Amino acid sequence: MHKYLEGLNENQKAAVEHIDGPLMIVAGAGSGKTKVLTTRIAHLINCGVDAFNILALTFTNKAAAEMKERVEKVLGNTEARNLYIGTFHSVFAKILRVEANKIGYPNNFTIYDTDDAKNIIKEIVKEKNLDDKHYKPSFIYSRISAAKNSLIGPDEYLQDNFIQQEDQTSKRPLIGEIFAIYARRCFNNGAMDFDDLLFNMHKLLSQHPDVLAKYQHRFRYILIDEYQDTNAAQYSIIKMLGAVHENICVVGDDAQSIYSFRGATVKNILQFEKDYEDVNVIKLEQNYRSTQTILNVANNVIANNKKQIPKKLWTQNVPGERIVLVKTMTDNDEGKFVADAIKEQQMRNHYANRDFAILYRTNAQSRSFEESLRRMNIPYKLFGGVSFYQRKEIKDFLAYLRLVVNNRDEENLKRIINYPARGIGKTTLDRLVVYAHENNHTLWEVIENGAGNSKIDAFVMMIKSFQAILQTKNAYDMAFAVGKHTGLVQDLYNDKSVEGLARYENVQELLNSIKEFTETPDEDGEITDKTLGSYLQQITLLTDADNNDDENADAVKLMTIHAAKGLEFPCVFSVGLEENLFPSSMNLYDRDSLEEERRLFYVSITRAKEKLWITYANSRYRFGSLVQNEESRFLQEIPDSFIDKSFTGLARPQASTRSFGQGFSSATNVDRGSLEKLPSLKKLADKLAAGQQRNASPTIASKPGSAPTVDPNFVADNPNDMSAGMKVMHQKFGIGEIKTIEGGANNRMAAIDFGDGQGVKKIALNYAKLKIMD
DNA sequence: TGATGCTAACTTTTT
DNA sequence: GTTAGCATCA
Repeated sequence: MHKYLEGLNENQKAAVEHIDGPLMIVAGAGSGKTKVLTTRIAHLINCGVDAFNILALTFTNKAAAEMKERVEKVLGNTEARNLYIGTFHSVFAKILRVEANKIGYPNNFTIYDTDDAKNIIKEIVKEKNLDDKHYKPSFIYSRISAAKNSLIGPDEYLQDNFIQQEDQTSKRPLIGEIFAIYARRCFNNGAMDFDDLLFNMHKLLSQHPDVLAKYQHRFRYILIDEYQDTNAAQYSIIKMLGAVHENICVVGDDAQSIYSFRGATVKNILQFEKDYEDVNVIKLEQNYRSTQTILNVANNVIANNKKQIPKKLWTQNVPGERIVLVKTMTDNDEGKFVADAIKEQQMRNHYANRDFAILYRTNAQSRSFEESLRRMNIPYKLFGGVSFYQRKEIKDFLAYLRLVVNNRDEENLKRIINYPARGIGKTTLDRLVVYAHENNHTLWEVIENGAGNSKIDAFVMMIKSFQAILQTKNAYDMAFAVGKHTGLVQDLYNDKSVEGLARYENVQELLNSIKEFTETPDEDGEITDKTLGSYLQQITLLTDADNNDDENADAVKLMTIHAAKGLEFPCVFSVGLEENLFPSSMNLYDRDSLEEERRLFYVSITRAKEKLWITYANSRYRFGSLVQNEESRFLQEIPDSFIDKSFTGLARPQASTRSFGQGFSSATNVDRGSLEKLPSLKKLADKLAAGQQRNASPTIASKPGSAPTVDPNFVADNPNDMSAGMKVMHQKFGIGEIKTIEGGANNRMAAIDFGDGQGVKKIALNYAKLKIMD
């Protein structure tokens, strides 16, 4: 017997040893799904299947990387490098890059992210003189996206009576027309959005039997992770690819289906058995992750959903502690409570920072937790939120790179033709765009053929000079040249404001990441391609979740529940359990959406291994004003016997009657209670916290796709202790000497000489984080 | 033409 | 509380 089979239970082993024919693995939360999947791949290879013939599709690049790594570990050799593992989008993008010409696209097609797509839609809405308050770009985008994910193109959209009826009802009858224009414009730009990667992959395979046959032959064994999250387009593509060999193995858990808003349909997993003859179904029901109590809570909650594959999750783990349910007055109190509880657990049970995760429904909720953690000097890492790649300076830079690779791309051309400012006005540009569209040319063709404008000619010359070296230079050399010769880097460098500095650093960071890309050996085995085109293709498909740089850094993790899927943590705070927030107010009105919210809650509960806290606030800021919310209906689905009520004295049923302030501050943190009694001190603390946040914000996500981990060793000193002549350290500027201090008590400005080209900077003492060096 | 400052609109969730 | 878009001013 192979050694890797030893640690498996009966069902896991059965799943691993199944080789040919369709297989569905229903894997409950924490049941060792990834282990089974990776061991199965290793087993296939050991049984003589060529790694080149195995395709594994995941939803995040991170999951793909982890899988590859783990297979490699089991095998003990590098054969895993030859596997074709990736996300749906990245694998299809790679294939489309090879086959693009067959469906009329250039090989170097641009990939538009959601922002790009919405901007184009916005333009179209404007051009058609429609009201963009009514024809909201985000709404239209979601309609188009949903259509494409159901394999409905513009023509079908316009001809579909039901869809047209829907648009009539919502008083937006022109969406179909906008869809058609949008699709044509993307095509003319040589660009695909995320949905096009699926839609066009499907198109490619259905229109070109030879191509289909080629990949059917190539991918003799197909494995799909998170099958419950696949949409109709993905389903169709998988079905086509697997039609010959039918060696399809899907893994999923209907209870964890949380992406229906993206077109995913649980139907795919519920119907898998009907799609193929002789489907082998294996259920993994033993949970190895959580305590019995946590699992009981999860089971009780999910039992309220009607549509389910029957299964019974059980565990041999210890019963564990009851879960803690806490109500606080405000969202800020919720933040404080969590930070206090983390500190307390660290003192009492010696947990590390990395053992904690705070999971919320929406990204906007992160703020109060960031503040409280920062105030208590607990290092944290924020996942998600505004992505690094969405920042203006990054998009500008990438726009140049994209244009160089694909000059048909009108959107990116328009973005940077006058940035940095080179005197090409809006009027001129608009005229050229109209001319181009009317004469069926790309914008580039028009400006390339002499617009009779010396500024434009100079711009064209510059872009052409980049294109001339495109084939001989790698991505980093190209990016460096672009940054230098466009004046982009210099432009940002000249801006000495705090924001300007952050932008400059972000661009440097981008350059670093491109350098890293060119220097990292490609594990793909397929394409060893360090060109700019190759870089751009993967960069758009990268997400924040994929950044594993400092994933193991000792920091508390903050993320949405969606982002937490597939992860586990010793201690979990599931926060914001309030009606209208969780479940979200947008999903209260039909059973399916509500059940999805419940599955989301289920996912958050089942992330916890040892301890679980569930919190909610009586009132919180939303849209800048205070709103009151009832406790989430999901809380009533947790039997009292699993809840620790002694903890704050605030748990049900007294929740609404007892005042919050006393309960929690005495139960969790005495120091803070006394701090609050001194108004002046508290004010100072608040001010400091606010100032630190303002100071920290420009550096958020200074690394690709990530927010900063607060340096735990850097403790700012009280600014009142500082005076002229002192040496101080600034986290970014380094060590400097205070020359003068001006201004009154709350507004003291220090002139600090940091030397070495950075010179004297004026810094507001109340906001800056400075450490006294003497 | 470009920069600055104010208002309004906004928040699900992600490849 | 934040950000994008618009209006106003230099």
